[in-house]
Amino acid sequence: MDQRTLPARTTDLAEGTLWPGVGDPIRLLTEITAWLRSYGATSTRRTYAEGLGLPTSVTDLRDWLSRADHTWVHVLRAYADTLDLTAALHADITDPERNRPPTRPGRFRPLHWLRWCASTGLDPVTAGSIDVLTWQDALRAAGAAPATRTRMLATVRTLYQHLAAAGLVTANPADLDRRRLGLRDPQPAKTILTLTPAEVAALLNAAARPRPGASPRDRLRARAVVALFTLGLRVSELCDLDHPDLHTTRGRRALRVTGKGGKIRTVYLTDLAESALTDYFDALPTAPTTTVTRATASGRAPLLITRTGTRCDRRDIWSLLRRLATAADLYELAGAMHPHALRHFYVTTAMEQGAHITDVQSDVGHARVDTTQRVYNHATRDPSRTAATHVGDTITRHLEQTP
DNA sequence: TCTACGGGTGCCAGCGTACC
DNA sequence: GGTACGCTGGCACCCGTAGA
Repeated sequence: MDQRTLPARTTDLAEGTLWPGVGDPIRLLTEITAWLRSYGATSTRRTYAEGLGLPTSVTDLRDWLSRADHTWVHVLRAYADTLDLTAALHADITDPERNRPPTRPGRFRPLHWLRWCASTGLDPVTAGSIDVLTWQDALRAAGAAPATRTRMLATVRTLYQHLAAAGLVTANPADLDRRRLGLRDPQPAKTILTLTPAEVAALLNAAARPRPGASPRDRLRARAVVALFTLGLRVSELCDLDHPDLHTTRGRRALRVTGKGGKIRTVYLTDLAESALTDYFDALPTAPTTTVTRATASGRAPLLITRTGTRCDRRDIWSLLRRLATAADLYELAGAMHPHALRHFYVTTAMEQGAHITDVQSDVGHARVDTTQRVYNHATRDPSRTAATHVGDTITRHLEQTP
């Protein structure tokens, strides 16, 4: 369908600025949908759609659908299906309580590629390299970090590869030398927050102490969470643990942990973690494996559950750690506390205590040993634990022995 | 190097629960 | 019973990491 035959409102989608000037918007959206479908994970499709300025929320999508004529609707529904938004849209319509606008629009949202094209009157199909350069300048001027601009450029470049293969464009305007865009500067090394053994002990003690609003079972769960984090787990690994993951192997209690990329590793329990888990299980009203939860309805029995019996969420864990840091009087840490700090604690403590780096790498599930080394190098380590102290002491002893 | 995914963070509204 | 705290579930974003 030619754009001229569309009702005016169909060219006025998504905040009224998305498609003006686009020669064949239906063809473009169809190809974008096909491109997104080439990715297996919905989260990836959503990330790319968001980066282009397309709707990824129910609110945005409903706005599109409300404006579209029947020709657009089937294209939009195909797009919504691609992002798994259709079911959420129906739930949203039947539940007005969920009909809320986004709480905070993105800082760079008006500068996402398609929105920027619309605001400048540019047809994305005819855009050239100079337009992409201008867009990148606009992003830089708006304060977008190099990593953000790199991500957005990569999204646009990959999209145009597909559009070129589909015959919609003749060349890829985003196939640019990133050095000329200032995108190859190395990231400054960030200091990694790492806890000391004393601070971890303070967290464990704070978890066990009575807190306002926290039941004894809450306290035992909090202690189990901190104890499990001392094994070097990622927060998502901890939340995803199921009861069958807790097992005995080679005479020791261990966890079967599913890490990034679905990689499974065995993590042996320390006495601390085992006792914390045992105390927590003892406090549950029913045997853990028979606890009725939403997750067990799908055949899984989460290791850690909330008061209502559902699986602990990573945001709960993050909030819990900050509360514990405050309760432990670690006020300076509380603002920066996050689950990875305990993972970094594991890496630095293990290596400072003489563990071999490859063993530590295996324990925490790093794919490459240089990742483990990087964590160790960038950690804010406890000065009292540095080997430099031992070297200095040795030299001092020799100096004292020398007349 | 790029892709795919995860982590970290902020905000909101409402309900549940332990404690005083 | 009132209150403070904890939990749930949703929205959004930027940025980092690890596998290929």
